[in-house]
Amino acid sequence: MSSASSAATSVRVRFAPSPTGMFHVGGARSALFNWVVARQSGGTLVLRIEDTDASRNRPEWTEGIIRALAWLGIDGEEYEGPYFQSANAEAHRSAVERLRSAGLAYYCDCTRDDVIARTGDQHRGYDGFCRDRGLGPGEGRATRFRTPDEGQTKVVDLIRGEPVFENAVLEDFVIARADGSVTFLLANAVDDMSQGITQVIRGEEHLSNAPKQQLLWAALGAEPPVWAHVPVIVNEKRQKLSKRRDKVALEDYQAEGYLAEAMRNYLMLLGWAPSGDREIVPWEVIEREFRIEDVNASPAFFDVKKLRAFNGEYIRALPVEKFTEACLPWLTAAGWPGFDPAVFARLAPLAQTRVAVLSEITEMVDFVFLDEPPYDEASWQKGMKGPAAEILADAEKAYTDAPWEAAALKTRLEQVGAAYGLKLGKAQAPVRVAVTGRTVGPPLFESLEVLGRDRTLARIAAARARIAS
RNA sequence: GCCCCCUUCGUCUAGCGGCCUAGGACACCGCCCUUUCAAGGCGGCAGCGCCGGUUCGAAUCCGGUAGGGGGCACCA
Repeated sequence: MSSASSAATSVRVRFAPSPTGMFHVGGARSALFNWVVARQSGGTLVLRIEDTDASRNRPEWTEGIIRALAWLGIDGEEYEGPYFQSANAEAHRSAVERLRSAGLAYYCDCTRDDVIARTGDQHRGYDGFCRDRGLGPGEGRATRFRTPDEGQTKVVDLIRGEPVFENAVLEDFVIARADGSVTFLLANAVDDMSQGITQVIRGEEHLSNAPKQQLLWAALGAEPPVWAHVPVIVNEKRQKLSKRRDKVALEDYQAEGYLAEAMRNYLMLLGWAPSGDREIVPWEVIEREFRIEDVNASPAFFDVKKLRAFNGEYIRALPVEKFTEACLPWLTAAGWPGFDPAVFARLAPLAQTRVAVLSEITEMVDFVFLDEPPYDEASWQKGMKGPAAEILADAEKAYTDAPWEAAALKTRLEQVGAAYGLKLGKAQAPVRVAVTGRTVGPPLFESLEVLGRDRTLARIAAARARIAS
């Protein structure tokens, strides 16, 4: 990484997830956006784990975040940190103290129910009841920030222009809870300040937090950052992706056999596109051409079908040795006693254009490594139609002395089919089902070549017996 | 209810006043190739939310309107 500009003007961005669940695709996209901006500007990406909600945090979620980032290419070399927000508690408390002594924050003992009882509206926000009561510290007393009654707060946002918020509609929000711990709004802003963040690139769901936090920056005597609120990613119903109803965990996609390169390429295209009529581009192109201000301001649908198509392209573009190697985790996980990497290597080129996600490799080649073909009833019914029994009988005979290589096996079966007026496409079906258990799969004769004469003949014989019974 | 944001094919987008008869990709549908299925090749379907204005000229600028979304916690 190069550092072109001086420390004073250098870009500092951050990715600040909270470890409260599986790392999801929306977070991945935010991380990617920040990373690209840091790299192309010669700036720095800061990783900050916002672990202030002790009740919801789990160490494994933090590990998951770091692992997922590394998978995407953002390893420890790529960022400063990780910093843990919980380690900055002292700075947070002192910021609250400063605001209180400056008269910009005050103690409040209202409960949520108190406020609703007074306003009669559970959506109205805090009514300022304790503003001038002059309460001191005490049991059950939170601290609220005193927002200005007049004026406006303008948020400079690279994606949305300059949204303006009337200060009067900004409620006096809580910055420290009754137990002394601070809230997100304050901790997040204080950390951004102390870590010298110059650009805050985060999800659109934070847009309404921006004016509040900007007020905090100003109250604490700092120049606010430039913001960039990237649109949310939505599901088919156009709602923000949610951990509950949508499949969003990056780990799940990884486990299914999506390649990191495909995933990050796809994620970057949600709201942005490289120049020219291109979509699948090397990461270098993205890093060179991406501009945060070009990101679309409207929500984007997470289209797994398209992701899948991208993944297929990336898989096919892999050198066959890489592809072979990449399949290994799924193959060994299948637990076949007869699995042999050398045998798989012969099948891999035949399978490469036939899988869109790596996990599909197992059903592509399982018949070679299992003792019995994995028959399924639907395939059997479909394949064993017409003169299937006769074809199998003739094929068994023809293959007994055929040279064991694909071209010869093909010729022999063509001859068998011709006797029944069948083209190879039809004639191969019973043999395919007998040997592989399925109606679809890698090219048949090449597969037979790998399987070997003895096993092929045994399977054909077994299928004939099964038809007869 | 209040605040803010958004609006080009079904979806992701290109477009930044004339190059637009609106381009690409995914999906879908044909055809070709073919040893099943893929892959690949060729072709097709399909869109500027609506109404006004500015302009010689608007998908592009302005104003409305409608629809959609995000937020409004002592969560982050």
